[in-house]
Amino acid sequence: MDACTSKPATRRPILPQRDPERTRGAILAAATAEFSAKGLDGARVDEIAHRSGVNKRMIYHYFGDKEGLYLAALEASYAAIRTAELGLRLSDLDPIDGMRTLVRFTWDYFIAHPEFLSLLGTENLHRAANLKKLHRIRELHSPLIGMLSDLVARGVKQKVFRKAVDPMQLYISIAALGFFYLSNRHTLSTIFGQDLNAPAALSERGDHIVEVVLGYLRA
Amino acid sequence: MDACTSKPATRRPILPQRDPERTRGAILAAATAEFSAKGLDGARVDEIAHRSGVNKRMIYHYFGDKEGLYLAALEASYAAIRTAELGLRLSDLDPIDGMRTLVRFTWDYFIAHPEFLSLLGTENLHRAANLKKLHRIRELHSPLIGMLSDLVARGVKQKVFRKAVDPMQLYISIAALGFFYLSNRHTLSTIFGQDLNAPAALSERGDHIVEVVLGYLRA
Amino acid sequence: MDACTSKPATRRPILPQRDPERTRGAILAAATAEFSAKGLDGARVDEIAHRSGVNKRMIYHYFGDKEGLYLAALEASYAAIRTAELGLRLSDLDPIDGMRTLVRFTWDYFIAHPEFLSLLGTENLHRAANLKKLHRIRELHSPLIGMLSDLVARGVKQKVFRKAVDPMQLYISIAALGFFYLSNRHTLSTIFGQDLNAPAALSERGDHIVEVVLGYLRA
Amino acid sequence: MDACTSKPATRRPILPQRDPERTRGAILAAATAEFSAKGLDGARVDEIAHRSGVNKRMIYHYFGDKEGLYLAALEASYAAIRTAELGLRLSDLDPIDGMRTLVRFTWDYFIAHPEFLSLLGTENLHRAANLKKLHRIRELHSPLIGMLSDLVARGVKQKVFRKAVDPMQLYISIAALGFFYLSNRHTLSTIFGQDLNAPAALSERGDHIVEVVLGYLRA
DNA sequence: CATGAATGAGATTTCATTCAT
DNA sequence: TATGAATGAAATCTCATTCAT
Repeated sequence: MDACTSKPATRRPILPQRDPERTRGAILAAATAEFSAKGLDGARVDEIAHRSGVNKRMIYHYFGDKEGLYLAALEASYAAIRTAELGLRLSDLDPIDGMRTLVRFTWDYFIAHPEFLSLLGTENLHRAANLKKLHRIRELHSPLIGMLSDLVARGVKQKVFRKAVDPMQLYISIAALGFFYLSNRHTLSTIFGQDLNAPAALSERGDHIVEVVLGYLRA
Repeated sequence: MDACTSKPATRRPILPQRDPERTRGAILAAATAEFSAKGLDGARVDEIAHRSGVNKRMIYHYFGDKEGLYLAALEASYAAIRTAELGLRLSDLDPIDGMRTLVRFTWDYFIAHPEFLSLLGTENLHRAANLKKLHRIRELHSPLIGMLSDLVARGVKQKVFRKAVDPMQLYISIAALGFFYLSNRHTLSTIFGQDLNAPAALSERGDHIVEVVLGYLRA
Repeated sequence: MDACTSKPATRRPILPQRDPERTRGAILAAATAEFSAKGLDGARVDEIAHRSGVNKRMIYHYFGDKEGLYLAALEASYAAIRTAELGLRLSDLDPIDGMRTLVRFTWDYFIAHPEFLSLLGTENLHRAANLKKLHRIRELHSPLIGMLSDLVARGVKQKVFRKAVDPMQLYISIAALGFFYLSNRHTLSTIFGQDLNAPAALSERGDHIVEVVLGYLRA
Repeated sequence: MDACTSKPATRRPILPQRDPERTRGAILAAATAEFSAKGLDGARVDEIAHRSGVNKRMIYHYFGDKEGLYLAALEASYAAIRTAELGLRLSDLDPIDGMRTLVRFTWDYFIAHPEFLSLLGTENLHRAANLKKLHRIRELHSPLIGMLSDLVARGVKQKVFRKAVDPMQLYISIAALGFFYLSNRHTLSTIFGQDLNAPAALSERGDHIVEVVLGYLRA
């Protein structure tokens, strides 16, 4: 009786929580944190729901299943770094400064985005099984390769860089010098008895990486 | 009587069914493979029991629990590389040859022991939580650091190496250049559309790493 | 529309399948029976799930683990007897009748609630380890102590009770005379070759207990 | 070869450990402690083997299985108290002193043998299922019943005790007043916020029990 | 779109008991 | 008699996913 006569009065608030974009984003952020912290198998769907403040059912609504959610987080992380990389403007710089900028950028990005390193580690543990499912896989190709090619070519022409440098190998090496240090900082710190994560240690490592790359490249 | 007439050489059964050493070893080998393939959370105790051909109960008898087994596998992997490293004899070589040998050794070891890379990745995902529990943690410190110090010092003295090279940073870089390539070969191969795991690709990468290190170090 | 035309009285299903209160209660009832029958270690979570007709998973959802469930059952049993005790009205009765009523109440409650005796036995086997974890432990204190104090004081004043009676000792003795007989009825019956659980035997024991208490107390 | 030529030299020590009586006794003692501390279901065969310093296989050799071992421990505990009870000499004492002696004896025995209380508790949890299997069950009948009958009869004759006292009920009550206090001392201490196990508390309880029994019995 | 109770399959771990030596 | 490694059954607990509302 009362339920029928007083419709508006008993309504819930004007549904502020119905915001699909916001819900999806909250889930993705929580999932990125959880997968990054615990890996694909260690991550808990319940925990992601809890962290995001979203009902568990919504996860399945938006992402299908746990794997789909993981894949979305992985893709978003790749998209983010590619987008950031596209912001690099190296053509105005001389080869050495350009290279230094590129190396620094990569290092700084890795420091700022530990979740990207972790998700990559997880994905490689699974032999890139999930990554291969991505449709727009070509878009994952880094624009840095092209930038590196250009820088190297200019450097060789100006005789400041050595010849016969493979841009892909160089790209991998630049990533490697930062990635390994950061992704393995916990075991390395334990073994060396030093905190490799301290600001001073990170700064020192950044300088070292630049020196290695430029030292190797010098003509 | 019979104990004396039978030949001593044939006394012991060829496959003793009660051989703790053998059982423990079989479990550890299977565990290393399983943890390496699937990580700590993804690994299945049942699968390890099945692979090793021993009763699941024995795993708990010898290693306490899943984590204890993982830790034993991790420790054994560390012990193996440290033992291999100790076999390196670089003092007879000139600094450049010595450095080349050390870099090659590291690269070859990583290729031959993908399980070590994977276990390290898993351990870092867990922020070295398990590694810190190891008692003899100091023994995990690589003898390569000392060898590198010596090589660098000799190279500087002979004016073939640059000055002010931090052996620890160099050690990390040498490891990084190989480790990252190998541990990330699946995602990298997917993105580049090339098989970075092919023998030719591995060979090429090995040469590149040597060049980067020696190129950086040259005076 | 349809919501308004259908009769409100019949809206709610007679047996709602999603009823947390009901589920929790069913688990607790089954757990009390199982723990009471077999002790903490002998009880089986599977059996509790089966008896209560709920999914095993729900037990962990509502009570955390087996121990948490046991603790909840123990606490509920204590709460039940304390609630029942609070219903006793002895102030209108003369000391002797009041004492008789109190003793009878205790005996009758023990007969009606064998699960309480059994849970206490189990808890004592574990040296009250679980009971100590309860937050509201003070609420477990029996109101009977106060009632006994009052009865004894009145009885002494009226010179029908002996002096120097410690209410706590008396409370323990009243409980003991019933508790021991009932909790040990199986071994006692076996040894005496009599069924101490027969109605006549229980009745006789009740009379005996009253006589012991009043006989002891008489001035 | 050497194994055949040098027999005595390679023999094990002159087998001091081959002492069936000793082995059996060690197992029984450890079992009594373990079953008493953890109940039938909570007790661990491994732990008993460890505590007794005897190989696990021996337990099965001597006692058949876990239940057989438990039963042997239970029987031994009963035998011990019956033997102790037989040492009581009350016929020289007047009824009141005899009763006091008997009550004290029971109380003191319970204090000295907590394992007996615990085993009885466990056995009652299992509804005396194991006790019923004992062959010489009649021998478990306490000689105290006869002694009580005699004391009560003498007391009635001397007009110091009340009439119509059932010796079995009295026996149960005497046991109850001590047993319940001791077996439930952990929960009672927790609830009352007092240490009922302290020497002073035990002494006080002993006095109380004597007073209750003699107070009840007085003519 | 949203909730959170409910589920079933499967994970880790435990334990009394037996077997090979 | 004695040893302790080995076993299989069963226990507790977990988790991604679905269902009723």
